[in-house]
Amino acid sequence: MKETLSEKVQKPTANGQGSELKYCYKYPHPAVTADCVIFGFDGINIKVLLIQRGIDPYKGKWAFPGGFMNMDETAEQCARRELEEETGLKDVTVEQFYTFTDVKRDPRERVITVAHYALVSLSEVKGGDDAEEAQWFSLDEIPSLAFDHELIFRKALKVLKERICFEPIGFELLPEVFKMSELQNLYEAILEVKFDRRNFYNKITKLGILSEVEERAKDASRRVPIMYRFNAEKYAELKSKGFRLEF
Amino acid sequence: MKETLSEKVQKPTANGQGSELKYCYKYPHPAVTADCVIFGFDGINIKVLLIQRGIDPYKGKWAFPGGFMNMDETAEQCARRELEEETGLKDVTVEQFYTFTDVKRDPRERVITVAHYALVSLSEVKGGDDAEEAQWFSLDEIPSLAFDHELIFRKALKVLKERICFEPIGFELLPEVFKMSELQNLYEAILEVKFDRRNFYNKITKLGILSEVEERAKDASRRVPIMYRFNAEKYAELKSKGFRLEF
DNA sequence: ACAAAAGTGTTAGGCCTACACCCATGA
DNA sequence: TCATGGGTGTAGGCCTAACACTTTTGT
Repeated sequence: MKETLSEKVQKPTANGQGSELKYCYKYPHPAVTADCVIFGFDGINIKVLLIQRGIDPYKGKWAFPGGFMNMDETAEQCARRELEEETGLKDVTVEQFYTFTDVKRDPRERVITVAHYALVSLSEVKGGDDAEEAQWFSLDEIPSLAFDHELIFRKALKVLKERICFEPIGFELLPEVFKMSELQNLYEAILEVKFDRRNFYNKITKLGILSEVEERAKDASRRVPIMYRFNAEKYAELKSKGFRLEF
Repeated sequence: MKETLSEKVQKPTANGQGSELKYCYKYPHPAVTADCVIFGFDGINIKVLLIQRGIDPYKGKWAFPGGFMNMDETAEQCARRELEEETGLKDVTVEQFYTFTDVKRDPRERVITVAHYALVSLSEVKGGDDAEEAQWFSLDEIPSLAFDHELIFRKALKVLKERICFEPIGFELLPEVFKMSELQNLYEAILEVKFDRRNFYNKITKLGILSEVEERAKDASRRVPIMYRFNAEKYAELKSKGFRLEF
């Protein structure tokens, strides 16, 4: 309580006189980046989107998309911008999950990173593969990663497992219309468990957040799987009362 | 992938020649702070620790303890240091829960803050009240707060509610030895629900993470409440198998 | 013809919830 | 003596988990 906060800061000055170091502060500031762990799902396995670094440090290594934050954008906006610049993925809803602040996590200078994750349906992505250096990896074939990105990845997986119990985030990984078995595969992949098929079906339908897609009518031979759609309306209703997804 | 990351940064230079703006960068950097939302519990109500700001901006307003990060410390270390400097609380285990990055959240310059929370037993604190400006508030009498600290507070409460379902964090809010009713009050206060006393007792004891403190022996009249202690060993055992605290 | 995917119900056991009485203490 | 806190058990209902067979399609 002896020190006051505002003594420690002062507005930066842009002098720009011959020097490239135009942004000056009374006290040292770290650089801030935003990174994105993008999860996808192909109906069977969870995938993660990585880019291969073209420059040092860690040139040639794989890393999560991300980059330095501008002064007029939030970390989330930065994450989305970098994601689009580096992978061509647009309009992805990313969510912050942890900020990594180890002093030596970047060899160049002090850099802290606000890590985000997002879930995307692989079917939506395949077309817009803008960046040759971007590639999807299954969870069991992830290469060695740059910086502390392995740490970031482990944390992302942990958070994903926890969060899926409170929000039906899994549906963002699926196409709009999907089979029950795909949904089950997804939950099994994320939580690393196996469910009984019939029990899973009962549990999910009892929640009431799925709608059957009526398309098979009477014609098509039975044994064509029933397709479902996530019912956001019913979910909102349920959520307002307070509930838990139990798995 | 068109731009490379390292083009954007360069080591800061300390020129120190007459100017107070000694730390210079090629690109602008935000300032970074760490803030602490400290929860306490007096056996009945949850409390939060605030400090009154002595200087502008927001002079006289209440705020969470926190301050600017040094270049040789992590956000967590910063949070603990500032907490001790401003409130005298030492050796508190803080945990990061969200990073606030709104562009205008600080009127002075661009500042992002890594927000942390901690749970402390009020009985341990009362002695070391180092800072006159620090004060505990019940949740229903929290004053108007500086900066975006009301937002930070709402997020802290939300995260606390979620996290208490995965980790027995509540025990850090209690003295080492406590009554079952205190534990129940705590869970009720955090989750904003009421439990049946007997059902709560059954649920908790079935988890097996409490030990009875054997002190009442045969002598003391019965009807002295049984005291319990958190059994970290059994908890660790349970956790390794994967489990959920269900409330 | 075989394997793989998908649709469909029942049962037993465990867990959750709701609920009431008695005793001791302190005001 | 009255209010408060605290200890204790049971019954009913709901949910969960375990479990098998049949049909269809594609290889």
